[in-house]
Amino acid sequence: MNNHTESEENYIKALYYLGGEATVASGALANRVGAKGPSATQAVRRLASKGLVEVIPYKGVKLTLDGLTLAKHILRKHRLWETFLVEKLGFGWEEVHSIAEQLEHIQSRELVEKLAEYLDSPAHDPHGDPIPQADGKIPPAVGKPLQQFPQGSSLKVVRVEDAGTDFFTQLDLLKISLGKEYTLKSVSSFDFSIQLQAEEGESFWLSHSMSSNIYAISL
Amino acid sequence: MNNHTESEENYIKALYYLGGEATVASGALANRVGAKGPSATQAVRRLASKGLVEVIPYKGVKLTLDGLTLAKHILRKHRLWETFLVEKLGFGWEEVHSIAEQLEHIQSRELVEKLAEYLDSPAHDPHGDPIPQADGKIPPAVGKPLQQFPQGSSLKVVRVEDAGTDFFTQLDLLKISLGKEYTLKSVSSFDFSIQLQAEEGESFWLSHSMSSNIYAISL
DNA sequence: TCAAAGGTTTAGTTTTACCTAAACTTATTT
DNA sequence: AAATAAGTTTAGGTAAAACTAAACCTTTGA
Repeated sequence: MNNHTESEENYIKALYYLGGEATVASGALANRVGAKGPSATQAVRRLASKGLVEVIPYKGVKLTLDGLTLAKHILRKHRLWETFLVEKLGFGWEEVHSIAEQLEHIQSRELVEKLAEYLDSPAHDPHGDPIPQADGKIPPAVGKPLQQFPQGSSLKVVRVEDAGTDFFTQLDLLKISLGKEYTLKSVSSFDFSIQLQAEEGESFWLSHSMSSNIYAISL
Repeated sequence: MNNHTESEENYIKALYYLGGEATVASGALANRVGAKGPSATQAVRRLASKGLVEVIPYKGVKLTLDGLTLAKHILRKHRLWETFLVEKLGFGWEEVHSIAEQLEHIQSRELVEKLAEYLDSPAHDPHGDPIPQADGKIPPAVGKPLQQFPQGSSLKVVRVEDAGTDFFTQLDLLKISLGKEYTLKSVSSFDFSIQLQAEEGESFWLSHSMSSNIYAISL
């Protein structure tokens, strides 16, 4: 029950990403893993025979409890490795995803726990996403999207959505990173863009699509 | 030319281990990777079609220059990861091999170089084996087997052969580790066992099969 | 409600990577 | 030099994991 291929793990991860414990359509699953429909149907059958998912033909797929546990464990590894890559090796946050996608498949319980310890058992990864713990519990996802803050509020950026390389590049350009504090100066009622002001006086505008991927807490 | 499967990399690694640049019999190769003869024949054909090896049927297989470069790169990754696992995560040297066998297949040039830098560009891994450098050069293998030292000589352990779990367990039991210094008190002319004396006076005997896997330099 | 559209599954093919059994080379021994 | 032993390759089979084309459900729209 403990030996899975990379492909299997990728399907499990995708299932978790798309629906958590809910039912997912095979087309969406195929799409997520970058395969065509029939490949997903077939893969899902293999997973079902290992007791990781339940399938209702023409209806959808759902993770079993075992599948859910596995999904969270893979996510744990992914986010721990991301943390390692950024904190210890000095990678930028846009570069780590594809490497962590490989590292998350390394099989060694002991390695995962030693790595977690080495990183001081973090609850959140470099993007601010919660890292599932060894017991399966998931720390709360912190922050609300910037739009939900009223004008004039003081806030701290605590999380960014993984919205692709271009998004991260833009964040770097604007020198936005986790922990930075801003005052929300104004919100355009025309295009919902947002004006932020940093401590040191510089202020700048963020498009709606940028700001909706940035999460903060109020100070 | 830069995209290889894990299986392919395992065959390349085995070929390098068994013969370096020399010709290797397909049976020995199969044996090393834990497969049967026909699997090796087939695998070797795939490698040949990618220009990584040259085959003479019924005679043997040999790495090409590309194959050799790849082999050294994989070995570099393996030994860097071993170093990481021992130095940073606190693994014992007997535990790291199987985990490094997985990690060595992670594909990211940048990761390898950042890891090397993080470890201070080591020339040797935790067993004292040389780590191939980014340019393909291999640092000298240090030390001679204990038997080659005359009675009465002072020596420092600098390298141990990877001779399996039981060997490492025995080393731990005897508290032998890299960097430790001893005086070679006597050599039995009956069974070639060796008597070592540590600084703090304790002395003990090593069987021939133990001592032939332990390498040292004289002080 | 019934038919077209859209999504899903089946059928059949490909590649990697392993296997066993049989055929074939090479080496050894008498 | 011929026979046998040892090692290698071919032949044919299986499983994972992907694909395309065709058949099959479901849903939706006229």
